[in-house]
Amino acid sequence: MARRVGSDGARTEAAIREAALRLIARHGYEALSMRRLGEEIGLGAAALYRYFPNKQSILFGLLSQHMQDLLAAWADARLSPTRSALDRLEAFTLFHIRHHLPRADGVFLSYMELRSLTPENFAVIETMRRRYERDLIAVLSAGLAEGSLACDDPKVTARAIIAMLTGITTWFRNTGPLSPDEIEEIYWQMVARLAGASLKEIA
Amino acid sequence: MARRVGSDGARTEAAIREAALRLIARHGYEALSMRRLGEEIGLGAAALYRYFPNKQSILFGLLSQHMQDLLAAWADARLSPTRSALDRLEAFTLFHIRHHLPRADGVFLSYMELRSLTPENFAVIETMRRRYERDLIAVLSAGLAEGSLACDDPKVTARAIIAMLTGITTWFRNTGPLSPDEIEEIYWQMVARLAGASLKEIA
Amino acid sequence: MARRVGSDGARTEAAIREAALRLIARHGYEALSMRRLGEEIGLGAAALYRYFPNKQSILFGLLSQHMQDLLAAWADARLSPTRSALDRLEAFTLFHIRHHLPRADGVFLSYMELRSLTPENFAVIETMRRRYERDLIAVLSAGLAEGSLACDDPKVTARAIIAMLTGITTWFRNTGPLSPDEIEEIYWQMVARLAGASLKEIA
Amino acid sequence: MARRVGSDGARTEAAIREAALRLIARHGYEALSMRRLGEEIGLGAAALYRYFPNKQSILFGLLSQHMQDLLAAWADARLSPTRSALDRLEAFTLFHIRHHLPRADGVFLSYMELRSLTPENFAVIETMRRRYERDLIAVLSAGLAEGSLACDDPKVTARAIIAMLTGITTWFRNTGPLSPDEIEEIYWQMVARLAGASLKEIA
DNA sequence: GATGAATGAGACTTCATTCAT
DNA sequence: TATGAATGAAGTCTCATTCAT
Repeated sequence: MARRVGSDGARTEAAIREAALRLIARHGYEALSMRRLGEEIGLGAAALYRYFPNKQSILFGLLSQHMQDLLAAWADARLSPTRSALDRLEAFTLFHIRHHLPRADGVFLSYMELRSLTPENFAVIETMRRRYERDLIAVLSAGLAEGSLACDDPKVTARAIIAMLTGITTWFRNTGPLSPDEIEEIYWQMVARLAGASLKEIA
Repeated sequence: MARRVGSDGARTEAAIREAALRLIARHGYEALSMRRLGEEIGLGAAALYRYFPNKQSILFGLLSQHMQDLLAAWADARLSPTRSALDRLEAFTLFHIRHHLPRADGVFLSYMELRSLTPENFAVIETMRRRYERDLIAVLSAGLAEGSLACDDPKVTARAIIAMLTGITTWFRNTGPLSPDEIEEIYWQMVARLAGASLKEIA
Repeated sequence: MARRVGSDGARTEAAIREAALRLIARHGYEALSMRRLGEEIGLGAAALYRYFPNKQSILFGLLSQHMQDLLAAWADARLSPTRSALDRLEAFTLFHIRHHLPRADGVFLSYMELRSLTPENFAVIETMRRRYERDLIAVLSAGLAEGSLACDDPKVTARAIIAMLTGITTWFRNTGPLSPDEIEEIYWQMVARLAGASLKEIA
Repeated sequence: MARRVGSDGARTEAAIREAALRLIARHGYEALSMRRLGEEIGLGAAALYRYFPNKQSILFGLLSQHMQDLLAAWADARLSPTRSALDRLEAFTLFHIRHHLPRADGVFLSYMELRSLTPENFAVIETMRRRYERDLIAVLSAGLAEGSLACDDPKVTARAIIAMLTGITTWFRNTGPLSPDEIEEIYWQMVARLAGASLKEIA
């Protein structure tokens, strides 16, 4: 009926987030009940409301965290615009795979549960997603200008690349036949060709 | 109370399917209530049970129909194995785009609502999906054998291509700047390069 | 799980209203649960929602019904403005008592549960209540003009009279020592004196 | 975590009472949550339990305090039974108005929230209320015996007077057109007439 | 003296589904 | 063929209350 010995707010909140991410990825936002979520971490459903004002805010918290992490990590990893477009495209490709592979649940949420957001929350997340996409478009445009890439429409190409790379998380398993390194290599080759990189330059 | 003049079972069932496809694509399977679905076509919720034994069967009906249509259309459109791998890859690419573009709702369901299926129903749909994928893998393998294509792993490449092509439906709008024909052209170029088609051959 | 033999919507709705009136009068709106209300008439709580979209609408339905009945009955019972103010005051007094005595629960709700209404619903009911009060004020004013009454402020006097008369329902019991007729007689004497009716005229 | 400098038990308890009186009058006992009450005075809900064992006891404390204040003040204000009934009736009337006008919230609670009391607590309050009423009945009876008053049934008349006087608090506002003094004057005239005071005697 | 964490009960409400009509 | 009445389970969320700190 009251606080349990040794219980701690910060730890509990982290546990909620972690369990919610896992369960929503597995069964979907609508299919997740607060009761079930509480159970998962040994709590009554009511206790969740000390940490999140409602169910929607859990989802939004997860998605906005995911996008913030992505943007922050990418800000660290991206190459300076003074570098060649090909190098920058490679950096993007490898970063995207490496960042997303261990975050399959978050990626899944980011694609599948956008529609479960309220319109306001959706707008916030969508803006973040666009910012990331814009960076890739810029790289492709630079490559076209330089003549080092030969693709058609940078916007369309960017979407094709992101769809292709993000799709990896739907089938990748740590126990599968391909290691992350191998996947990075294979996909970088595909991206490079797809974007029309001059063959000699890649080698 | 009684049958309304001119009401017709087959037409009603089609109306249910059509409304369900639209509503589930918009709001998700869990978020769709039978009451709402009935309303949409001017029926009480109870009437739906004349056509489908339960809600799950509506979803399964939609998804299995979608896959059957896909497989049947592809059976018609695919080229004989005696044709060149490049021709067959082009046929696949153009077919995939042309078939999916006007079926955005169905595509969406096929990706988003798999998890809402019961395990048995899921297995059925998954098998169909695999069959389609296998055909693309075969084409890529043939191209490698012929030497007309130069990609790494046909299985991985096939998934990358399908993810890339299917992603189109998430942003394509009839009112957008690109026509279906232009999209087909752009994507075929990308697929060809990605799969390592010898450049002179494409032209 | 489904309709019971011989069940009937109109009868059920009436039963809900009647039970709600009784229970809210007894225990208050907030203290009444939908489960309890359903139980009272042998229904699950969910069934109530076929008849009322939510709990608030039950209360509002009760209160607005009560006021409508009051206004309609009073429209029937009031005397023409051509009659003497004293006669009209007597008519009001007797009407008010006679109308309210068998409606103790409704009267109680009308006073106690106004605050449980949403602001919009409150405004609707308040307007009705004012209309009724205005009629009494008009009678008192006419009496002052005629010289047949001698009270101070018609508005204040009207409120005093209504408070006094309405208070009857808080203690009146059918099994008590006073009959409705006796109560009417006693209160009419008090009202007449309070309003300063010339003594000879009452006799 | 620890006592804040200058916090003081007695002052805190008074603050709780004061806030509870205001909030319950505004929104009702059932609608008041302990969390909200704590917030109102800058305390966590749990802290309230240092001062009151439970929510019911807060309400009971308020109501019994209200009645005790009333009875004590009336004991001070009432005239000796040796004085004339008319004087004593006037004293009661003026006292009742003067005492209740600045205590609108308490009056409101006393009428509206009786039903929120447990049966035992209700009995306690009801007894106090009766004691007060009995005094007025005695005055009216004395007036009848003296011949200075001419009303019918002292018990009924007493209730009518109390209902009428108490009703003032439902509409009185300090900012309204009538001052407390004017209200006392108007109501005393009405009470005197209602009770059948010989006209020359009032003047 | 007061808080922060948690609970269990129970609130309103919606849902898929059933069955008499 | 379809509806209208009803159900039981479950959903999100709030509440008074408790107890370690």
